[in-house]
Amino acid sequence: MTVPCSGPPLAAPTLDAALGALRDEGLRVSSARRLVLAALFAADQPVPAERIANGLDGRLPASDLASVYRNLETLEQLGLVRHVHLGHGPGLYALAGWREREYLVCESCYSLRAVEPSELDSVRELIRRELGFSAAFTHFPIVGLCPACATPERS
Amino acid sequence: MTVPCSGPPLAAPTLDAALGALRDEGLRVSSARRLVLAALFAADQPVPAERIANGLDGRLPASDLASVYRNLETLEQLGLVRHVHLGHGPGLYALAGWREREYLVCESCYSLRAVEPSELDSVRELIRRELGFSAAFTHFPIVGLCPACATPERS
DNA sequence: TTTTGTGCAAATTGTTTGCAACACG
DNA sequence: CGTGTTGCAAACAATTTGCACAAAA
Repeated sequence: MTVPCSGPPLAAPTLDAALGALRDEGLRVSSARRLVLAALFAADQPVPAERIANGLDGRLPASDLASVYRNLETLEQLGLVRHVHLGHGPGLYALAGWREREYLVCESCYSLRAVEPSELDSVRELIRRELGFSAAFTHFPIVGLCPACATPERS
Repeated sequence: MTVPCSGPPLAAPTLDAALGALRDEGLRVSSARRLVLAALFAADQPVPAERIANGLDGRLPASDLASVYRNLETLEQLGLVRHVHLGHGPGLYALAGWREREYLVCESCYSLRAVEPSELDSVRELIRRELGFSAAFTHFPIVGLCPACATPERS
């Protein structure tokens, strides 16, 4: 299943900036760590840990899956990385920019659409007003039907 | 982790009605099938397959987990059952009423709140107008912070 | 009696953990 | 050098599948 990702480009710091952030935190810059970050910078959409471990399907050196998971968690705690859960399947990891993105997933064609949080501000606001609930679509996306799948195709 | 479930009561048919639906579909009414349904009727909130298999922690006869999963799928295709995915952890199964319910999950205290779909109509409408997306919160809930967790407690 | 469904075991998938060897700082 | 990290293996949790046997219709 391919997961095309449209929406605004990622506003993320450079690889060196990320490595610097690691050092600043007293954490070590290991090759495994560098590889995870390199993969995330090279990826143009959220990727499963598995794909990071195999070096983005061979484009980069491979590394150990367990270490990838450990490093993703570390990087996430540092605020450099973020993950979302699409329908089923593995969690997808991406760089965390200064401006977080939120997601819409089509449960029919599995397309993923990333939007600026501001585009959902009015939705969040409405949910808060009507239900008193502070919604966030960063970790779990809004699920539904994309325009294409919602519109019954004419035969 | 306890998952309290507030909101409107389930508007579901009786156990016999469900069994009748099975027969109408040419499916067999086996004891395992009856047990799954009995558990779902006895449950006052969405439950994991595991808990159905162990007879709601002993309140009902136990049954085989694999069969429970198979039956849940069958019943779901029949439209008698529905499942939601909370944060992590197993999927939660519930009877499908005539009127579907939608969910809000607090990612801080894990409380689950079920609301009538109509309560989210305006939200769905807004999302459709602003993003052209037909959202559904039946399978994956709205995640965020409940009023209690969103409000910083005063010390 | 003919399918359909069951129960048990084993395979799968996604993720975590234990631990000895290793390498960054 | 010493502690944070790795890599590998094994443990885990949730769910699925294969298959011989049981039991609805």
